[in-house]
Amino acid sequence: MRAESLKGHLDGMILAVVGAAPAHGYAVIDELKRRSAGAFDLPEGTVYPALHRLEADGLLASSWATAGGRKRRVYRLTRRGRSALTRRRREWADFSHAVEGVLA
Amino acid sequence: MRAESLKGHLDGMILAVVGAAPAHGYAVIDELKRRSAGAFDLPEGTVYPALHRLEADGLLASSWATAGGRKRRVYRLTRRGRSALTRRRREWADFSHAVEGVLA
DNA sequence: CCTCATACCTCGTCATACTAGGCATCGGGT
DNA sequence: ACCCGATGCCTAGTATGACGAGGTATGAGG
Repeated sequence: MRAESLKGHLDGMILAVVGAAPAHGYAVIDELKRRSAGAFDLPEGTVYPALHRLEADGLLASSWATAGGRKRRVYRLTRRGRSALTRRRREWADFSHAVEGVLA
Repeated sequence: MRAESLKGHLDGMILAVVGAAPAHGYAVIDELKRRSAGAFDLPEGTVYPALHRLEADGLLASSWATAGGRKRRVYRLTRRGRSALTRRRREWADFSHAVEGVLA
């Protein structure tokens, strides 16, 4: 998978994953990989900064939890994140439709 | 249209446009706009560097032509460009399928 | 003439994915 | 007892690519 292809689309996908169920960073990475059938096997250096960015933008909120002696930062969607997700899905639909119109 | 969304996808679209018929820069911009129903109305500062990049990579070749007293650089696909286009279309199909799997 | 559309170009900026490192805990294998 | 892999978090720096802003030149129309 070309690295640049992802640009601008990762945030929406993270919102979709966290929107389905609150999750911590590692779980987000796993879920992105699972939902994409292995296509998106992203390094932590990609996902963690994106999570921080989304939280800074007020689209995600986080809290610490402990599971099996390990600390996890669990993210959930904020109300603004929910509407951002809706907008992102629509933008993806428009974008992919436009690309297909050109590539066809 | 979010600027970053385009990243990594523009090259394939330019190859598709030029692959349909040789074209000069302005015509590529017009055709991208037309095929995308106005979604991709790209500035010259985006398209010209992309054309140069593709030519430097050997995927496009150019020659000067004159039409109505104006000089145009007309691009055509090279053989390598043709196979790159095929590859890019497949990559787009894989990518969009993966994104839809995540967003759904 | 003067402006607009056509037609080309380049330089600097910005956003963002990734590389490469760092830290800590836990379980399993030797 | 010890090491290592997986889990789990983090950050600083790099590379890439789309874009904004600026430049040049020609031809047509008012």
